[in-house]
This record gives sequence, C-alpha cells and structure tokens, in this order.
Amino acid sequence: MSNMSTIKGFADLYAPESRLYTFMEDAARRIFSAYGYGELRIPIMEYTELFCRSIGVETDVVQKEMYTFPDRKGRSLTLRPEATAGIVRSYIEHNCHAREDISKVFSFGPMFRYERPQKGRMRQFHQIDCECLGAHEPQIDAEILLMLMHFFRELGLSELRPELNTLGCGECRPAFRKLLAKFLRGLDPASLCENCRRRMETNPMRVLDCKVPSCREHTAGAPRILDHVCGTCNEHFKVVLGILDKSSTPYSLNPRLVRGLDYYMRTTFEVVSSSIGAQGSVAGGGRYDGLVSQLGGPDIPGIGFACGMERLALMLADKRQDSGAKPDFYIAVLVPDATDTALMAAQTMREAHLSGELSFEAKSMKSQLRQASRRNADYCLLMGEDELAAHTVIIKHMGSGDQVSIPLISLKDWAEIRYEDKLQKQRKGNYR
RNA sequence: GCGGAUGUAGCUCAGUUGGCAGAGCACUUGGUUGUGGCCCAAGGGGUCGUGGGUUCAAUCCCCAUCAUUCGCCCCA
Repeated sequence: MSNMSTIKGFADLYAPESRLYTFMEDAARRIFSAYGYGELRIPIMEYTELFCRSIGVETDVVQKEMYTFPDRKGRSLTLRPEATAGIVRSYIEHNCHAREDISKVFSFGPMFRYERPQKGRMRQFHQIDCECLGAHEPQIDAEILLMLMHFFRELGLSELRPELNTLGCGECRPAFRKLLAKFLRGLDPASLCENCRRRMETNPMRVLDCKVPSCREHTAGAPRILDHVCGTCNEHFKVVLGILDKSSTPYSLNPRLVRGLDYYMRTTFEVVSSSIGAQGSVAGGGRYDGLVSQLGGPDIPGIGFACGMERLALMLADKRQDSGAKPDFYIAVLVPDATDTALMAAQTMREAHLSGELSFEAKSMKSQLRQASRRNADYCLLMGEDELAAHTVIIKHMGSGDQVSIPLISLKDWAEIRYEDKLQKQRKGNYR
C-alpha cells in the first residue's frame, strides 16, 4: 500500500488556489457568452484514432505524450491531450453544420499529456477552449482575438499581447516549405543543433521555432512565410491585422511562430508571458479550415484557441489577494452539552444568509476566541457559559468587544437584522 | 527521454569537519488583559524520504531507490 499518493503530474487543488479556477471560469462564461459562444461539455476520452488523425501522427503529442490504453473490449482509448479534436468530432457527429451557419462553443476541463512536470506544466492540466466553426471570413479571426484579449483584461491581465503569424494554406505552404528547406540545406550543417538538423527534413517549419540561440542566428535570414503566401492568404491576413489596428489592439508579428499541431493554417497566434517561468505560453490557437473534412465531415472552416489555466493561475496568483468570504460568526462551545444547541444556532444563522462555523469540541474561552479571531469572524457566539445556557446566548462583536446576551429564541431575528445591515453596507461600499 | 537542485516537527526552514535533534509559526495549558488579537512562561509533537554500505558511532560520508522541484524537449 505504498502507492496511496497522487499520480505524478496530477494535483489536488485546495481552497485559496482553487478559487482562482472558478474565477477564471466565471469570467470566461461571462465574456464568451457576450460574443455568442455557448458552453459545450464533452467527454475527456475519445478513440485514439481521433487524435492521431487531427493532431498529426508525427507530432510529439501523439508520438510520446498521450495516455492511451485499451478498454475492456480491447478498443484503444485516449485521455484527451487537447480539446479541439473532440469538439470537431462532436460537431460532425451532431450535424451541427446543418443546424446553424456558425457554431461558436467554449469548453473547460482537464487535458492529459505524459510529460515531465515542471512549473506551469502538469500531466493533468486544464484548458479553456473556444472554437468557431463555419466561418471563413477574416473578421471572425479578428473577433476571436479581440475576445481573447477582452477575457485577459477581465482577469486583470491587460499587459498580455498576442503574437501573430500566417501559415498559408494548402496551396501556398508546400511551396514555402520547399523554399525554406532549400535555404536550410544551404547553411553549414554545423550551425544548427542536432534537433534542427533532423527537423530540417521531417518538418522544416519547426526549425524556425527552435530556441537555441545559434540556430536563431543562422536562420535570421531565412525566408519569411508572410512574404510567400498566396494572394488569398495574404489578403486574409491583412484584413485581420487591419481590424486589430483599427481597434487599437496591440500585437506583434512573429514570423517564427509555428504551431506544434498539424491542423493549423493561415492565421495563427500565441500569447506568451515572460513572468511565469519557462512555460510561458498562456494561450495559442489559429485557423484550421481543413480539419472538419479531414475527420470525415463536410468542408467547413474553423478557428479557435486554447488557454492554459495553470499558467493563467500563476499570473493571477501574483495579483489577487482573494482571501475568500469573511465569515459573519463563529460559535464557541464552552461545555460539551451545548454542542447540539450550537449546531442548531449555526443552522438558524446560515438559513438567515449568514456564514460561519462552530467549534465541535468544548475548549477554553481563550482558544475559542482565538479561533474566531483567526477566522476574522465579525461576531463570536458564546454557548453554555452559565446555567441559562440552554436558553440564552452571548454575542460578542469582535471589532469593538461589545457584547449582548439574547434569548436563543430571538436568534433568528438577530441574524436577519445582521443580514440587512450587511447588505446595506455592501451597497454603500459600491457607491464609493 | 536527458540534466541540475531539494527531501529534518502539522507548516516554513536552520543544523552537525560524523558524537543525546533545533528555531519561527501553529497547537495545548497557565500568567497578563477590557473574557480574544500583543506580551510572558511551560508543554505535546521527529524512524532527519526509503533501503543498503563504511564506521566504535551516520540525520551528516558513499551507493542505490522513491518523491518533490527547476530546466532541456514539447506545448496551453
């Protein structure tokens, strides 16, 4: 019985930190629904083949990072390593294209990749995912980017900036690939790292993405895909950038931006933070016009992004000091016999919309008042201090030390008055 | 898959050129107090990650192993 611990790369998330996640989800629901996106909940497992066909068999994700295993009947299942594949599968399966011209959905949940854990990277990690299927217009690319940046502003992360690139389409990318491969072959092989020498042949575009300084130096003069896309792609990208300019959305072009998943084309983008360690990529996405048909559906265009919640949480943790709701009361139990009464009293208070806890163990006045103080409760109720315990309760205001003794019977009235006070104070606070 | 760092009290961490295991916070009890926050005193709590080896003696040195963590890689 030595394996009674969390699985490597999986985590238990407790209160102060878990609140960050509900905060992100709430903001996402609010913002995305304002743009017409609806929440979609999909399974966390799919048949393995789905991911091989969508993400690309050659990618690292499929090659060595998937949680894949047979079910009881020998079918190969995989815990989803990303959300887009499942969403597109669902879109096709439910004939969504026949029901509406454009489908806009968002989804959150856990994703699974068998990687070495480190800061901002877990084996079970969480993403917020948005997908828009059915629109090929460049304006939708711009809208989804504006929405993403709006979401970040809502979280208080207004310093984030997207990087953009275009990857061309099926028409113009192969030609660029050849051009790039030719350029790379012209370089001294010793100037590139081992990784890049291999990638040069298998996937030359990814050489641009290499972070080794010497590789970057030697590929600085490489042809830029922006300069070599076809007229249609060029026009598309120009419209997207034009809207970002008109809306004064800051961004930067990154000709080296190449996505790791095979299905991306045309507009791609990534949002990187420099403040959260080596895993700085906070969100990434782009257009995938060929994916739906590739998975057996109609020829429908799509665009979307995924946003890493662990990485967002790292940024939020620096900024937010959300200690949670301050309790209204704490009930100190001074004699064991008073515990039942204390529980009933707590229940009365909670049903009158106040929040708080009680001690389930009779302890000294000193330690219990300290508990009330540590919890930052407004009031401490003392139960069982004298022979009238069964009928009265002493209520002490923690701020002033003032205390009153009231019959238990009127505790409900007292709680209702407290709740009214609280609401009034909150209203006043908002006007300031 | 490859590298570096770290595993000592519930938490955060000191420490020993190898010789009875430490602090702060937290907890318990008492004192002080406006019945609590500050202050004072006392107390409980540890196979020093695990398994081997060296030694009169290992928490410390050596080997192995597990875990955590930061990087590489990859990606959100």
